[in-house]
Parts: sequence; C-alpha cells; structure tokens
Amino acid sequence: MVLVDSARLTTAVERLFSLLRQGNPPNDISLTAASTLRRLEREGPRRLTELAAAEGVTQPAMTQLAQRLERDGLAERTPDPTDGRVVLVRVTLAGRDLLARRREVRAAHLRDLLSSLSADDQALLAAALPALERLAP
Amino acid sequence: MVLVDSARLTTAVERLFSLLRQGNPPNDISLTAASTLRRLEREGPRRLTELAAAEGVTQPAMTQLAQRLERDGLAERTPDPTDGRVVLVRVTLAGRDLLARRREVRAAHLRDLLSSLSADDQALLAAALPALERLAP
DNA sequence: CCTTATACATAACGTGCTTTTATAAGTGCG
DNA sequence: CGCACTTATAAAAGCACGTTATGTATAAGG
Repeated sequence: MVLVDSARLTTAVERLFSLLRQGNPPNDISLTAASTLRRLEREGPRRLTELAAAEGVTQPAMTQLAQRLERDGLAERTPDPTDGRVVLVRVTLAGRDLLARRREVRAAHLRDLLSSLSADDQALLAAALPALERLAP
Repeated sequence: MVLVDSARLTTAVERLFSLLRQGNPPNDISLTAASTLRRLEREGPRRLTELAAAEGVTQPAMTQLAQRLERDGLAERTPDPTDGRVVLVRVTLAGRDLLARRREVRAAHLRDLLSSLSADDQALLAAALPALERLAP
C-alpha cells in the first residue's frame, strides 16, 4: 500500500526542478549531456549503446553527444581492449568539476529557497531526505 | 539557519526527476512548454512577456513557444480587449488533458518506485510533501 | 499631434536532437 | 573461411528551441 500522494509528489518534484534549473549558467550543457555525465560519474565507463539506451536517445545521438563531450574535454572515448568494436566513454576530471560546479549553483539556489521555509518544514524535509535518496538511488 | 543538506536534496531531486522523465512518451513536449502549460493551468491566462519572464526565456522565445502551442491545439492566443498590443495566452482543454496524462504517467511510475520503499520511508515522504510544496510554490 | 515606451512579431542564426541511409570494422559461429 | 550480427561512425535533411537584433503596432503623455 502506497501512503504518498504520488501525483502531488510528482508535481512538487517537477516544480522544484524547474526552479533549480532557473539559475543555470546561460551556456549550460543539455539535459541529456548532464544526465549522461552524471551516469558516467556514478556508474563508471560505459559503452555507447548502453548509454544511448539508458538515456533514452538514439544511438547516433549518443555518438554525437560523446563527440561533443570529448571535444569539450568533459569525457573521453577509449577502445575496449576485449572487444574491438566497442568504445568506452568515461568522464574526465574536467567533467567531474563541471558536475560539481553545477551542483554547487543549484545547491546555493536551493538554500535560498529553504531559508524562507519554517524550521518545522525544514526539519520535515531533512527527515525525509534519506527516504528520497532511497526512492531515486 | 538551514537544517537541510541542500547539496544532497539537489541531487535527489535531479535523480528523481530523471527517473520520472524516463517513462515519457517518445514525442513529449519540452520542459519549457510543459512548465508554461502548468503555469497557465495554475494561474490562468497570462500575457506573453509575463510568461517569458516567469519561465526565464526571452520574449521572442515565448512568442515562438506560444505559436507552437497554439498550432498543436494546447493553448490559445487571444487579444486583450483593454490593450491592443497585448496577447493573452490560455491553456485549452486539450492542453489540460495533455498535462493530466503526463501527470498520470509520472505518478504511475512514481507509485512503482514508492511501492518498493518501506512504510516508514513512505510515511516520512508523505509528511514532508506539504513542506516540499511550500518550497516550490 | 508627435514622441517615446511598451508588447509582440519577425528574421537570422546556432545547438541539439531525430530519422534515415551508408560504411566500416570486429566478433562469433557453422 | 565465409557469413551474419553487432558496434560505432558519418552524413543529410528536418524540427524544436533558444539566442540577438530589428521591425511594427498600439498606448501614453507632453
């Protein structure tokens, strides 16, 4: 039995995400690019087709994205020693830095929002944070 | 004083948003389009410049978005009787339907995620939901 | 009136994605 | 070995979505 009003939680997450996105640097990378970098950071090097499937884009799109990421120094493409067809994509240090900076900007923005919340509400959010993390592992 | 780890909350929200977006219909509307439609549904008819400012895009971008929304039957543009320069944008029934369907898909997806959570975690999330809504009003 | 400000539209451009089609290289199997 | 399958690249055409710069119509105020 699900105790949470999933429709309301959905809306709240979407609205919050929109707000956090507001404060983005003007020339930010695309959502897919950011999501792919995060995935590479979280899961380690991955092959192109795997990334394409995971991100829900076509394989040519992921080829292009990987090339842009490489061009911008955010990712590297290296051959797989065990399979000559495969290209492994991995995030670079610069890529990790970019992710960290993005997180920092968003977190600062979020802190602003949080500061206008009551202590009670903040406590409720703090208490629910681990649950939220388990929800989206 | 902010009691919540805003960096962790940021990451959790981003991850959850990505997961919810996964199950999207292949030809979904853009984030800005969705956000604008939601705003129109929530706040009623608005003028173009107002929408542009609220969504953080330029006025020409909102003009184009409104035209696409109108072309797709999701919004209408009507003149303001009291000011001949102004165009009022309103969401149509089809637009509301689209929003409802999107919410339903996401909510169903979220229910799946929630169902694998402990009752305690679910209770924490349910308790924090109103605070989350106040955070992103 | 005439001028200036406001609201919106239009034009020209860049990026990122999609499909489609073609090509090439590597792997695995009968 | 030869052939099918897999993996990735490349290139073309098209649409969505954003930008800046510029144009046009209405409003507002001397």
